[in-house]
Amino acid sequence: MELIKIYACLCDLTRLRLLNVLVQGPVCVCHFQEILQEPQVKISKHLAYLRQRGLVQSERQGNWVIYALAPKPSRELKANLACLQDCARENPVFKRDAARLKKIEPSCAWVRAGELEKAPGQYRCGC
Amino acid sequence: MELIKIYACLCDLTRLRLLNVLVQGPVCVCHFQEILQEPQVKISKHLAYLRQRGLVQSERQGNWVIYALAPKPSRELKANLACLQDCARENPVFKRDAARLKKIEPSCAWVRAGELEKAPGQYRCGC
DNA sequence: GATTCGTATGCTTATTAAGGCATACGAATT
DNA sequence: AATTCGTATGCCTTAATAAGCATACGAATC
Repeated sequence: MELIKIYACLCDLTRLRLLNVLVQGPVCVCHFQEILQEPQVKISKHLAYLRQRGLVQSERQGNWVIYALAPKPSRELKANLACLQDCARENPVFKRDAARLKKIEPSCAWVRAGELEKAPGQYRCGC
Repeated sequence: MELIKIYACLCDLTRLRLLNVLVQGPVCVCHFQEILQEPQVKISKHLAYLRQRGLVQSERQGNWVIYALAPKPSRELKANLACLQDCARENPVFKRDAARLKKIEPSCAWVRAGELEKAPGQYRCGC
């Protein structure tokens, strides 16, 4: 059932943090490393978990892979993501992530806009 | 974290059904058997799972054990139970459970009111 | 006191998942 | 062509979980 799948995705802290960031917009893997302060393998695997279950999709831009929430989310998913945002609002962990996201927001916006493709080699990740 | 615990409780269909019934009011184990049409062990174990994590509490009345949602739920739990109810509304499985609950509602109300203690032996479960 | 009733728990098996290490991969750079 | 960069995946170990069977439990009945 759709609901079970959703809750299974939500019952891990790393995935919760990933989703809570993605709600703000697409983000590439290396930025996730900076935001969550977690090793690449961990992040990559949890993103794969979410992708396999259709909550998330990925798109390659050169060396970077950009993840975004899947378009056309089900009613259940929409409701639960909204609920998560509401719950996460006052939580220290999520607030810290949000702060780090804000700090690197310029690069993220740049990546999202596809500037990476237009200006290859001009941007170093630094993770 | 509170949220993770909640989602862990929600990512199993049996527990989802139990909770979705409990939102309507306290119910005893044997009635759960009738409503969910699942074996006693399964139900009992999942209720124990929920109890150990504080989502649910139990009270004995003679041979019967009556389960209820824990009082004073956290903000997160309240939000998620509301979300679940919303999502479950149109789902066949939950609708079927709700129908069965309604059918045996009189006995449930009777048990809840503590009539069992006042009139021991007057009621047979029949599961 | 023995039995019945409704419920809980110990045991086993199978499945799933998390984390980390090493390594493979595709794309870009040199 | 070789290297570097960012990312993905295979393998391993460990832990958590679900399900069912058998059985234990407390309370009530006979």
